[in-house]
Amino acid sequence: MGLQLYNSLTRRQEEFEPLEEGRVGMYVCGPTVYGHAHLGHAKSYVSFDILVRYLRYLGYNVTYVQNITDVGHLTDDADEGEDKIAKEARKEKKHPMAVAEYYTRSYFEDMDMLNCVRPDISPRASGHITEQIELVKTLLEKGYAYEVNGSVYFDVLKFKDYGKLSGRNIDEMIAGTRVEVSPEKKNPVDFAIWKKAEPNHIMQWPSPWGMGYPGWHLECSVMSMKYLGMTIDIHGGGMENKFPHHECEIAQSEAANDAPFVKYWVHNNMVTVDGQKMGKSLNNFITLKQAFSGSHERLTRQYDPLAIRQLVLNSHYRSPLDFSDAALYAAQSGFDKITSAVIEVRKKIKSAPDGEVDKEAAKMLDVLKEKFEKAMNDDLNTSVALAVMFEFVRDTQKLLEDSKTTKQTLEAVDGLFSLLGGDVLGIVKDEYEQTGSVDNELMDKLVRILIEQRNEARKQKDYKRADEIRKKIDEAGVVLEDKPDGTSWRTK
RNA sequence: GGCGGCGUAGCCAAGUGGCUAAGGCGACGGUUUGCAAAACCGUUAUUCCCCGGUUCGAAUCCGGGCGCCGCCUCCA
Repeated sequence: MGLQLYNSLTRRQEEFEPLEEGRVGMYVCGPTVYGHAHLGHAKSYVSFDILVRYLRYLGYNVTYVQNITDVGHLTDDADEGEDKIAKEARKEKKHPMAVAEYYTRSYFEDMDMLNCVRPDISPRASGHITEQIELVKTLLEKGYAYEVNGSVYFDVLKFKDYGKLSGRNIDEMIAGTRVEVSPEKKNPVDFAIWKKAEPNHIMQWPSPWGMGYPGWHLECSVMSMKYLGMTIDIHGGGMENKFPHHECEIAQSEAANDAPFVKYWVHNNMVTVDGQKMGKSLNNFITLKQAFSGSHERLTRQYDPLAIRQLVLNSHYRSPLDFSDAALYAAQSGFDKITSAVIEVRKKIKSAPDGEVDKEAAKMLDVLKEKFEKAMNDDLNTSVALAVMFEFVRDTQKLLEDSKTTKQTLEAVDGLFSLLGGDVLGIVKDEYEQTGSVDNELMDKLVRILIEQRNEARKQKDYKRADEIRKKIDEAGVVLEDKPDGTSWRTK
């Protein structure tokens, strides 16, 4: 049994079968770059990162496209609001493209910290204006759109499948309309695909309908089509975007192409902070940079970016995740537990005796791998996959305690940690400071001098002095651990 | 008001018809230690929000209630 994925379109878990054998085209709605990335982004993009990593683990050749929205995303009512980036630019007194560039870099920095693999293609909406204009033209030609006073709207009533993703009914939506409706629209549910720009609007481009800018939903249709084709395997995004964003994408794309837009829709759930929706007004809005540094009043300490990643993996991507200091703390402890086991294995490889890979250990690794894959195949059940990792850690500790464990066995253990914990889950690193990078040799030498002094004191039963040395080293951020085979150290 | 999701131990969280209800954190007890730390072992839900029903059997299915959350308007 291969990977089973929950498809929001069919509301069922389905066997994943790509359109073309061995190849997967995946598009994920990227950020609108008008502010620093926050905990919500972490959950979303770590979740899709896991999907990409696991598909690659299974041997698929994945093309991962994630856009950067740098124009067209309006601040409020579907079509009357201001462009988010333009608004931020005015506030910061910068050019909108400077704002977009700044936060794009910030976004990539944060995602790198979370160990998310970079998308293969990160297209910018503003770099695809011509393609967007072409799509608007096509929709006008095919009668799915109409122009009014320099703006172009999609005529929702013409697209009979509208509502199939979000389970909405057009008539009910029209009846339930409560926001002020633009008088330009034929119908309240119609949405803008091209907006006329006022003369003072900085972000605007010439089009057959005059100066203007694209509607938000358009970019994803255009860029996914351009880089992945008319029909793609997977489209990912946050649940809150099912409607209207993804519904509109489907309408535009399928109306223009007469082909299905997406085979599998994958939606991840939302984040709350201390049980409440995260919002700037609630004082619980935490950016990733704040979480990494611990500089937020809701946080008692700083957290390792990978501990945040681990917290995301601790629950299912389709379940809501509540970030709290307690939850982060627990994730950090669990992350440390896995990390230190991996470090111990890598350290011990250097001194372990040569020999064959132990048969029982090899079998244990096979069983763990099988359990892990079974969990991941079940709609990416990372919670269970993590439980397998903890089982793996426990088994590993037993091997570490046994002095007969061979170098080759430990290498096999390390190999599986790197594969499952590293390649797939992204919580095990390739390198750790403690395992002997060049920079660290000096540090190691210095700490060893202190350890010698302390052990000298211990030998003479001068425990007061020994504890004093240990305390001072601890204050400097280094923890000493006395073990049967000597004293080792690690950074806090 | 409409649509959707959720309610499992002190906390986080799997499990969705049947062996002893995963795992993590925390707490407590033990082994180890000069003391610690780390590691290991053990304990920590007779019960899955409540009330009914279906069934030989339900945390899991159905009905009702209560509570929380999301979307419906920008959001990952």
